[in-house]
Amino acid sequence: MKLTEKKVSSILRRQGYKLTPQRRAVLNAIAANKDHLTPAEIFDRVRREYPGIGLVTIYRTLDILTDLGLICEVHSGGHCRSYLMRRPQEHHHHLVCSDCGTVTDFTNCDLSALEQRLSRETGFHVEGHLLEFSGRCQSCQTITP
Amino acid sequence: MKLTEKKVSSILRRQGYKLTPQRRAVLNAIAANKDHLTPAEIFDRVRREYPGIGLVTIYRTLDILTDLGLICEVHSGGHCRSYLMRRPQEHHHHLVCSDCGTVTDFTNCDLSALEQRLSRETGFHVEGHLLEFSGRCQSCQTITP
DNA sequence: GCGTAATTGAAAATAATTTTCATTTATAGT
DNA sequence: ACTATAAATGAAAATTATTTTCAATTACGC
Ligand SMILES: [Mn+2]
Ligand SMILES: [Mn+2]
Ligand SMILES: [Zn+2]
Ligand SMILES: [Zn+2]
Repeated sequence: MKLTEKKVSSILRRQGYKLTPQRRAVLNAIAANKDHLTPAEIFDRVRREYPGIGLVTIYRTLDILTDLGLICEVHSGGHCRSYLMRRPQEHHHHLVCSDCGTVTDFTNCDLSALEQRLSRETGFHVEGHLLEFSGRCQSCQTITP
Repeated sequence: MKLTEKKVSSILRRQGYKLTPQRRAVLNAIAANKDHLTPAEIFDRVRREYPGIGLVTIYRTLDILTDLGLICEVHSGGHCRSYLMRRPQEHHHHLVCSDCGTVTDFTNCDLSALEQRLSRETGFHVEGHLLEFSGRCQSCQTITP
């Protein structure tokens, strides 16, 4: 079940948020990219079709979308606050291209065996995990192998 | 092979860096903690025994220690710039306690089967990964189960 | 259309990080 | 021990990132 900009809009409304043109523009900017964008990058892009938008609105919108779990965060490559549209609704992780920034999702991380081993060995009660792969996407490999 | 503050000092020297009291103090502060510390937290701690140190020296020292791979970075829990002494020299990952911040290391992440599956399925050429587990450490479980 | 609570953006405030530069210092060579 | 010197330091300013405040505007249920 892909999460389009349209669906996100209706979710926003359902959650009691107003659907403003600013929010729609932020969603558009994020949805239009297959790579992750920082708040500043989102600001620059949204600005083009919506000059006059405030950076503060970008931050506020990102907070809401994050709270609702509608966008994903990427950490790889030193970027610690960069976002993209959440595509699979299930639990999933990301492959981040270090050349072009493209993010590919995957499900079935299947870390439970590892988690069990760690619980046994360390006494830790594992509750969650952060997993990202970095490398080069297929098309970037084609360009310069 | 544990990496003590003393060993790190000699590594620094070997790499051509001077061993200043400021750097030793930063190393001490990081080595004395089993949990991860932000630059500001390190600043506060170092200050106690070394008042007059500049925050800028903390940042510079952290950059050097990171470049040399002598400290580890922790991402879990929204913290994106917090550090701790690198303990295992081999490739390893972290279990981060969400209660007390204690970091437990583990080796043998054994993600190669998963990486192969992803290469096959997505065409991605995986080069590295970011993996962290979050949860509660043994002693925090004892306190409030 | 109206009323109203939510949203917006300018501006200021705060926090985080980097740059600049004159002064100090660690240390290699004597 | 004494120097020479390149590296390191810290104050201050500059830059960048983020949050707060608040008066004006706006989406949307009625
Ligand atoms: Mn995602
Ligand atoms: Mn580590
Ligand atoms: Zn790519
Ligand atoms: Zn704990």
